[in-house]
Amino acid sequence: MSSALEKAYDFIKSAIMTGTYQAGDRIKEEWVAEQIGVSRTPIRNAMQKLAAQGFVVVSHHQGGRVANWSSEDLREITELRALLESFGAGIAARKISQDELGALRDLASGMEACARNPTAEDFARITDLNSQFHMAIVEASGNRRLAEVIGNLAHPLLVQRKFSTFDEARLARSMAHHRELIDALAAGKGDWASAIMRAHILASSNADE
Amino acid sequence: MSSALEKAYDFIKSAIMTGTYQAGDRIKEEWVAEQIGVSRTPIRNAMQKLAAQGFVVVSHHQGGRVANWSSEDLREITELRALLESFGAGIAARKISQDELGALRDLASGMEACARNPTAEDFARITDLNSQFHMAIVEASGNRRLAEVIGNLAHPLLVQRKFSTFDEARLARSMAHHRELIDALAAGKGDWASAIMRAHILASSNADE
DNA sequence: CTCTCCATTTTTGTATCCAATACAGATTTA
DNA sequence: TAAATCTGTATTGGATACAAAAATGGAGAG
Repeated sequence: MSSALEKAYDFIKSAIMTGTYQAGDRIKEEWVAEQIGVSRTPIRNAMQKLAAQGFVVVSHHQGGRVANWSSEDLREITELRALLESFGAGIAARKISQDELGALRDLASGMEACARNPTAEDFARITDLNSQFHMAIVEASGNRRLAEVIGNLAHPLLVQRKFSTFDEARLARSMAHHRELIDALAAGKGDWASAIMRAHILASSNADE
Repeated sequence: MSSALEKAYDFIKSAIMTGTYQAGDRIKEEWVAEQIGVSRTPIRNAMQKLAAQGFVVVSHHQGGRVANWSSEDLREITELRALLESFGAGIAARKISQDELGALRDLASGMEACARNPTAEDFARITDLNSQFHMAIVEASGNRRLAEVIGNLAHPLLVQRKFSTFDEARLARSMAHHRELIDALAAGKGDWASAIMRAHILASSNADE
């Protein structure tokens, strides 16, 4: 039983993530309302939620637009993710369970399978698995608020769908980072996990300079 | 020209911050609507915004309640603030202007004046100046998103109004930290600023163990 | 052909209305 | 008397209606 607000929230967020809505696009309430078969009211509530999280900006009498991140914004976000996720990885190394490690290994395998001869669909799947991978590590840290803050930070890789611009070498390096992260976590080495996570995030954002 | 939504948002947030609403209190839409003279609609939008930022929790058909932070939550938040604010202070040391330093000195002086023989009002004023002081440093880092993330993290000192529980020695130490922070920033020493900021935040949260 | 201004159309912001749900107090039953 | 259920009321969630602001498009002037 999901409320109209939840439906609206999920719909808009996923439309932004998948690129149905491009950065800067205006989000017309009526259109969204028709798509999911509810009135404008829950759409507007969802929009406020998304605005508070930075995914859309709403200005008075101009409604909501998909946030249009400048390269400066993306740099800031990347830096914050590097800070927060490496912090989380460091804690996770001391706490992670065998089950959680197993889940990470499965996710890594899944990404590797997609990365062999990637089609457009494979890239989408990698993007999805990758964000699951990152969130799993943060959650293993046990700091729920950290997970929340990171979850609410727009993910440049998601927003820009950058994986598809990765060449073979970059993709391979990214996959190697995942495995190294798992090893560091399994070994309980917080410093190592923290460092490789930081490198992983900074490396993946290196394309647009 | 502030919209009804903005009025509602500010009203509720400040009611939480100042303690008009205690943690766990139910926030009745109708009541807020009457207070500021608008209908329930903008109240509900504001509530979603506040929910996304973690200040209130809304559950289906039970409306909004002021978030009830557990001591675990407050520990998590403190840890995050220590991480984020020390990061910000480190960057700020390399960028801060003379004007911004002057503003910090004024805020420090203001707090010191209040701290001499503090009444209840003085404590409230210290709380206010203190959060201005912290935000000024974050803003001096130039990372707008960092400022946003920190601004949306509930401030345990604000929520619990902890300053009033500080004894003279703790208050004096806190004031000394502020001066040391200013010196570190003025000297352009990022590491120093970062370290003293971290100590400052962790010291101020040490009461409730 | 382009620019500007005004009328029209869209779209948003807020209020109000109705339906769905939760909570509390009363009533019944064991 | 205590527990369970029922019923009434309060409150939220969502839909609709209407007003106000902004976008749009076209006519006319340069």
